[in-house]
Amino acid sequence: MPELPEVETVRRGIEPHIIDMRIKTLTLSSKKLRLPFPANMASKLQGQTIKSIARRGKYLLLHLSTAQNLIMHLGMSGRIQILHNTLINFHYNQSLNPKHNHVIFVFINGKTMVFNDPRRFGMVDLVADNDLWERPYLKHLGAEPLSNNFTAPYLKTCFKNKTASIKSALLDQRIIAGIGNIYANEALFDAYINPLCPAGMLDDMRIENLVYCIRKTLKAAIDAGGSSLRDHRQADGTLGYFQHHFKIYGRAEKVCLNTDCNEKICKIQQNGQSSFYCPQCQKL
DNA sequence: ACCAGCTCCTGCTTGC
DNA sequence: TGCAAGCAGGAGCTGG
Repeated sequence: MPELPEVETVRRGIEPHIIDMRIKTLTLSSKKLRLPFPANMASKLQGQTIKSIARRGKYLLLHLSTAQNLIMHLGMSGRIQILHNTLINFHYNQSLNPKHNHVIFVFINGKTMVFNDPRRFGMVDLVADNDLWERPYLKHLGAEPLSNNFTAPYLKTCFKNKTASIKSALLDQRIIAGIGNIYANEALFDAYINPLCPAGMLDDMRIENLVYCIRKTLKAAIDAGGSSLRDHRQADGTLGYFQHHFKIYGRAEKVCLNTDCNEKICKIQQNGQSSFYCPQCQKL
């Protein structure tokens, strides 16, 4: 599922193809994503040039020539692909089912960018510059985990008196922007913290180490090109490969990978999501 | 205010 | 073989 590293991988993958590109036509599907498409989006985007592409949490922000921003969220199963020759690639590319194409950008140079999302948990929005950070889904986002704002004192303040589990706290986008279920599991394993541990119970040393482990986990995933687990592919259509490096996610009943630990990995449900942990290594 | 649980959605896997 | 149930989860919403 696209989390911060996958979204960053997509951002880097599509950036060289779309910067300074003018949109010739934009086609929208009739199906609604998590939010309906903004009114007249196709006509508003036609003729605009993409000036830059940024990321905030799991959101992609495309800055347009007319002080507007196209915002995209990949949800659970969203993909973005650049197709150099529309007809040929559509025909031979088995990975994208065209019936789940929701936004098709055709640029003046003939290149095509497709937003495809079978489960339709994704989202597309169009916002003027002066309204951008007032959008509720952006306004309340917490620290970027790879920025200088993400520090142990910051996390300590967020976790103060929190009775909710550390696992659900890591998934709270108002605290940290961009972590999803997979990397929450991986970071907690790396930090030797049990996902059931109440966030407010962590002492300074463990929080310090957790900050380090979150950064390390996310950076490693970005370096590996993002995971391609189930639905994710890089922008050029090639598979990422970080899924081979999961130390804990999806390893229920398998032996813990830590040296000298022979314990079996446990799988539990927390807030409707699967958590994996080693009961020996990860302390409450 | 805070927290857990439900909901949306489709495709893959599992079980009978 | 075929069908149905189960599972996957990001984020917004609801109810305790």
